[in-house]
Amino acid sequence: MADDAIERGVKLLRDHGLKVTPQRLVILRYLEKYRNHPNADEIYNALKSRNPSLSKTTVYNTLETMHKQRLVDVLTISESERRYDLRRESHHHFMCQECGRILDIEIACPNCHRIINGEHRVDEVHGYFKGICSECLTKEDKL
Amino acid sequence: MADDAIERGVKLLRDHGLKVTPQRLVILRYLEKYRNHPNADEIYNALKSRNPSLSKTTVYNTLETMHKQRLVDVLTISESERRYDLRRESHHHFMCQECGRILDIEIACPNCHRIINGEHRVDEVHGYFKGICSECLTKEDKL
DNA sequence: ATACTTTATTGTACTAATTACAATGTAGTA
DNA sequence: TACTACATTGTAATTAGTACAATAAAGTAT
Repeated sequence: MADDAIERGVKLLRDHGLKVTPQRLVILRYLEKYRNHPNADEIYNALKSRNPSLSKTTVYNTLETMHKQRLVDVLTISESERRYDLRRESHHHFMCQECGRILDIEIACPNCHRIINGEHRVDEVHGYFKGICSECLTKEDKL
Repeated sequence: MADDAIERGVKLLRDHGLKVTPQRLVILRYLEKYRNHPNADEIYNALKSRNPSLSKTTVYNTLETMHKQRLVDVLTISESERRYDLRRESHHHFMCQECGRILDIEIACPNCHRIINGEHRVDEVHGYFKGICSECLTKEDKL
């Protein structure tokens, strides 16, 4: 892992009031490097060979802690599992029902502030599109 | 169950190419009557006393079938379970993290067509807001 | 109305994601 | 260096949802 990635991770954790641990750094690093909206199992499987003592419970705990500190977003776009995303400026997501990939969708909703500043306290905004991605469409002629 | 509700259910099922069964009618009727975005278990528990032979598997099967025929929407707004909604004109949802209720949010996104008519084939659009609803806010002073 | 074919319903057993919990270890601090 | 709070770990439990095979019922043709 590059030194500057570690530095960034340490700062990110400290800035969010979290203790710095190797497990947290390596999970953060995974999210930052791949940005593939993984589920907990994918993260665990990707990391366990280089981090043999890593427990799946730690992956769940860590992601939950980071979510509480608004460091990661929890995506519920998939019906069967949670996907995680390093938090960044608001954006939406598209999930391909064929290949399962989740793609970032850069779209702004000019009406959302009406809800966000409305009668309810809004903590999270999620926009999900589902369908078949362009790659799968050309591959399988599903148009 | 009122006769006209049965009529409506029969028509709705036939129009979507589905066989008419008492189970389907009663599930449809529940969704229409309460519009409370229930999960499968809530539907099952609400119906089983008057429909003792009803199986939870049937509830799951029926909702899945109706979803395929675009008669109901599957909401993944909750992290732990699917919620169901009789399909109607596009709208979004707000889930209160305190009381668990899911409220309808009438909001139009003028930019969505860009995505819907974009490179991917879009079959579903979901907009989810999460936070604390106004009722819970006044009750518990969480502002 | 009756028989027939296809599809729906049911109950049970199973799977997979997530959580509870208790023991052990470690980060940050005094 | 020692202390305290919090993090990590492994195991066991929970829970939503699914697979499957037997039975039943809907819709249609006779």
